[in-house]
Amino acid sequence: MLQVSFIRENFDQAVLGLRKRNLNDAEALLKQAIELDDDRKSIQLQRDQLQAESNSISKSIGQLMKSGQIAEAEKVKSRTSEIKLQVKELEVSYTEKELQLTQLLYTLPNIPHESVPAGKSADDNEIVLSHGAIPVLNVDEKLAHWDLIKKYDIIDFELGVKISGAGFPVYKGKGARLQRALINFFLDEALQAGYVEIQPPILVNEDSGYGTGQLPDKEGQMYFATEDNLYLIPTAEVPITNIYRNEIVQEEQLPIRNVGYTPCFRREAGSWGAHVRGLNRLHQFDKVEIVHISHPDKSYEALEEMSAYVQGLLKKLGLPYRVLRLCGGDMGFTSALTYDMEVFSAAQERWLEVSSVSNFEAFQANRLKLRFRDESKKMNLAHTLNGSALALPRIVAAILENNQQAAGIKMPEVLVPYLGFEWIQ
RNA sequence: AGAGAGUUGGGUGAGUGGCUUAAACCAGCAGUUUGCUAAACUGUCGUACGUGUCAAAGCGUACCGGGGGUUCGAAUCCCCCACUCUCUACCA
Repeated sequence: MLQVSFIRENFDQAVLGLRKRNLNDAEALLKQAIELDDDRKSIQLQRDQLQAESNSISKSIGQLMKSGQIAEAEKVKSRTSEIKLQVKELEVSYTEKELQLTQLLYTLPNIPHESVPAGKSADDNEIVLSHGAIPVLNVDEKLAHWDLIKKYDIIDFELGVKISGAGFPVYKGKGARLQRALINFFLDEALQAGYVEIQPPILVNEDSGYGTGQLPDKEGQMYFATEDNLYLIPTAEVPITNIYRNEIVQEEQLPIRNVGYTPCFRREAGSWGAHVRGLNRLHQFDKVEIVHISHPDKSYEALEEMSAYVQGLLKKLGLPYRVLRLCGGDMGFTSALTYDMEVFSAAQERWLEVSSVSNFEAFQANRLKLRFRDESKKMNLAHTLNGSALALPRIVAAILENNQQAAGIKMPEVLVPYLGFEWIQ
């Protein structure tokens, strides 16, 4: 959520930023926010003054009662009941303005960083760099991963349908072991890089949904346990970032760097189509997530560090990848700058998004009320960042497709100690 | 799930309608003293919003788990909800 003070002080920048997100009436919306805030302030001023008067009258009534001047006390009571009515009215309009303002602010996305390219869709994303050669497959007939998993009987979608439904695969044998190996590999790498491991709950309450921006409006994308009012997490970002909701952290604690593995649950309502076969899109999948809580001056350094870290993982797995800087039209609602990492999957002959690393600046922290006190004892919002490191299914798809040979599928070297085998045959 | 007891500042914890401007202690911060450390002493020490200002100080309002109510006045009385602890039941 944007801060009104930020909008006031950086009005032109905010307008330009939101236009980059193709929000054409940005100027009018931002002006409206300032107006609502002005109204709120002037109502608060009236209300506070009346309440101050009422407080002092109450105090004097207490004293009159004590000294036995009951009749005097009764007299002044009438004034307080007058004030009470007025305060009640002002209270109602204050709450109304505040609500309108909050609802307006909830609809405004984050201001993109200046380096974010203009654009409408994924076609306008900027390719920052590419790494690794497109693999040439040494097989008679290259198979997509959905055929490979059948051939080697390592992932069973039909079985998942029987137990749960479409999009809930069952991993079997070496397929299951590959999942476990990847999770452990990713966690160990993060620990070596200095992250603190977190194992969070995978059901979260409503407040947490608001804290990271899944709520309001995106409730349709989360599974919801109605009996207990809990949401199944779509990503570990939600519980891990919400650890710091309503917290004042010490400046010297920054940066906070957490990593966590969780299953992720996404309803993906209505988003099934030709490009989402096999592992490309699932209702349940596994992901290791990294989260940074950063000093505002250091958050872009942190973003670069996270991007480099994720690229390191892809290099170790031997997967060709490219890094995209998302354009204004393709970037997530809460993000100021997002890098997507895509790996090339050689049988589908497509780039698959396997990680998304974002700096949210103070946008989430404002909702979370995540603050720190600086040297001059002033309260500031921290910056939050997160990134996948990594999401498993498409990594598995790429490993299977890119490493297929006549003899079977050769596992990446770095995974062998975790797997206990070299080939899926 | 049933019964009972609770939830007060960073921590412990007092406070049953106006003497609370939330006591006291601990921790923290600043200072004094001191060969150093420690101790002692003095002061300071919540958050949000508003107001004020170059910035601040100051001032106002709200906040004692959350929401609502009674009252001129609520941490205190009433209602609803959440959570914690104890016992019982159940369970890995």
